[in-house]
Amino acid sequence: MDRAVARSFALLECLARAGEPMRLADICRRVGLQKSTAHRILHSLIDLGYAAQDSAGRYLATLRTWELGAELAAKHPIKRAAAGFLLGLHRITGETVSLTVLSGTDVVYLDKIVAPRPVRFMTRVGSRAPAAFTAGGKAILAARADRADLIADIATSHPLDVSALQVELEEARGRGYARSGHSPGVVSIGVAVAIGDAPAEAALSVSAPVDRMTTAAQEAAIDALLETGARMSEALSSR
Amino acid sequence: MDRAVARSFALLECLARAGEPMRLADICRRVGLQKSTAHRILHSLIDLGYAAQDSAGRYLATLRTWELGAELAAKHPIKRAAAGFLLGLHRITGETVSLTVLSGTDVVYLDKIVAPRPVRFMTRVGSRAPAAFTAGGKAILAARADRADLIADIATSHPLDVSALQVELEEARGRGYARSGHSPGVVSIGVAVAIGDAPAEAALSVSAPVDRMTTAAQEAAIDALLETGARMSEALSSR
DNA sequence: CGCCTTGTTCCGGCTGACGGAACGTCGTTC
DNA sequence: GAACGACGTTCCGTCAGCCGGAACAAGGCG
Repeated sequence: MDRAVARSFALLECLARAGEPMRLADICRRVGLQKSTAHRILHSLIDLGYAAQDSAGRYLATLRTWELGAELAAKHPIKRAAAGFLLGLHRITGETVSLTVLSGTDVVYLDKIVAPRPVRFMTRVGSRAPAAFTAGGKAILAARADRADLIADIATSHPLDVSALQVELEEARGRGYARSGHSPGVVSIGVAVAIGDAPAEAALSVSAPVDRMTTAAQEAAIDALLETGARMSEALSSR
Repeated sequence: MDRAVARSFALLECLARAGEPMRLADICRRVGLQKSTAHRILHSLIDLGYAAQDSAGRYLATLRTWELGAELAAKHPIKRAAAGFLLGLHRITGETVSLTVLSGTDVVYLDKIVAPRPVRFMTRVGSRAPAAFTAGGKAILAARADRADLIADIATSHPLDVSALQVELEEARGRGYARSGHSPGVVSIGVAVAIGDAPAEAALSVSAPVDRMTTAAQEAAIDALLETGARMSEALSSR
């Protein structure tokens, strides 16, 4: 593997994760590079528009990575296909709705429409969460009985009761949707979306504070999810 | 500038912009690299998690760039500070609200809350637009009388009437907000947000279909924008 | 079957990346 | 204010590793 390439991305990730301007010496300590090497690569990143220096000479990541990533995500076929369904789901339920895709044993939040109410969820578009801990992730896992290896992988990296998870997935498979109450005070319900007969890779979910989620509201959300999920799967398959 | 670094980002940008799996030969033609060179760097990107190959061996960008960019944006001080104000603005107006920051002569959409109505705007979070063509951008420009060079730069890259723009900016400066009607059927109103006595770099804006934007609705939106912008500027300055 | 294109691997040549060292500057301490 | 230390930047000799032409394997098409 090209060393300079690996180092340049290590530097970019270092800056992006820091979230604040960093000094060269600190960067060197963090990524384990010589001053001159880090300096040279950082200035390459600056020339390319991915990094910048503030007035004090400290280095920081520009929004270029964000722009590129947003363009990439916007072209993601699942995100494109889901946009209309996600909006419809939000209009029906009035709550926060999310689109997640499977990535290894995690789900990545690809899109989200937040409820216009003063409740803040911790999940962020572009973030990762273990699939077994989210409604959308469980919906996908339930639809992927073929991937027993996923469950095994999850068990090795997260402390959870595998048999309980499998019971839960079995229930979800029967009902057509999965629930999650891993975040205190928040209830989430998710359904998997399949593309044709290909294995499900994405999920739609609705999340709301538990005190707004009455039984009636939950049933309405489930109905909306099941119908929207089915319509979206159908739309995706017919292409 | 490190050649391998520049090439790796050229390849990543190529894949991200393509939006679909690309064949090696096409990639080589696009970025002007030898097969073996592109092959080696692409596999470096795969090892780093930024690219992947589909079952046909074609190359595509993974969501890694999106994740990194989203993390970067989430840590952006202006975005963090604006989140609550943006939500409040959305709750008051019920329309689509955006947060933009100045980047050269463009604005970049940093955050957005869409109205739960069947209207689709073309702007996308993470996208760029000429500052002179957006309400938020004009609000920022109006607040930046110090940067006459910006107007000059804009004039060279976009066909517009500079004197008309300056009149418009002058009006906006007097009113405290800027308008835009560059997208047919959509009216946008924006206010600049300043951090202390530092020059304004960000703007809040409200956008809605023209037929929903009655005079009364516009005045309500303007009031909400002016107050929210002032409160946010104050909150940012007191730190 | 033969031709063309493509993806991948290999390897010799040499360029450009590497990092130690030196220099200038800033902030801190005594 | 002087000495010190830490930092950012520049320089340059060395050589690792990048480069790319060429060869090989695998399809795809006529």
